Amino acid sequence: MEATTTGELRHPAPEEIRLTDVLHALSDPIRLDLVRQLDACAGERTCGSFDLPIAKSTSTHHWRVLRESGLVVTREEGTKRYQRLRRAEIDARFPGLLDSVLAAS
Amino acid sequence: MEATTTGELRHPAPEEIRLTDVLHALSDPIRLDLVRQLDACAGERTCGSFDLPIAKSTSTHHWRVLRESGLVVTREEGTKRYQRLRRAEIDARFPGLLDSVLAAS
DNA sequence: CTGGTTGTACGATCGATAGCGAACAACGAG
DNA sequence: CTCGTTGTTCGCTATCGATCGTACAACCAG
Repeated sequence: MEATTTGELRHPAPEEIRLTDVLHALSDPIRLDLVRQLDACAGERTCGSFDLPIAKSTSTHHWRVLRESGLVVTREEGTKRYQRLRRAEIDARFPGLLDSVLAAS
Repeated sequence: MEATTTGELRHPAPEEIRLTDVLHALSDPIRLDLVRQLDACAGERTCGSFDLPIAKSTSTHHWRVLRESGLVVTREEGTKRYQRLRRAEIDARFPGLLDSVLAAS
């Protein structure tokens, strides 16, 4: 229940996703850009496939914020981490929110 | 152009309203609550008509963030300040955003 | 004028957060 | 086994942001 069994990543359950956390995660320009790109590719991408004007360790930080807010799910495979937008869960919990945010240029 | 002629309040023009600023303003529980209440009353309300678990000076801070993000417009009358939600401008600039945020319980 | 109401301004505190580099861990390919 | 790749973790720094209390300014009502 509490033990993160060796490398498990914390993801909030759909009901645990909080609106303020989601809004906060989206309020950073870098993270908003990451979410946009993730949405555009409509699938999974590794952290490294985004080229960002920030250091790797900073990128790790942003992916953690996105993951813990509930916006993104991370799957580990080998040394890589694949990120996927939790479209269905977010849309179910906050209908229209992602659509309007992503539609805004 | 730059001079705040004795007590003028800064409000961004509709085109100047930035998505990240709006999302950041809405990501605080207190401000989100203020926006909800403002929307519910569908008109103007003075700062003092909200009872909040925070000090007056903190309230001033939150209204400034809301105003400078473009979410709210402040009209001065006597010693009071009337706050109004900029529904039309926000809806025009970010269609569906406020609807989805306010619809989320 | 006096007092009450409304809200701002200022200064301070304190936790959160974005950013970096360096070191490390895990893995795949040679 | 040895690299190179991928990404984390660990300090550390600097800034931002929410909060408060006190003092002040503007106005309205008596």
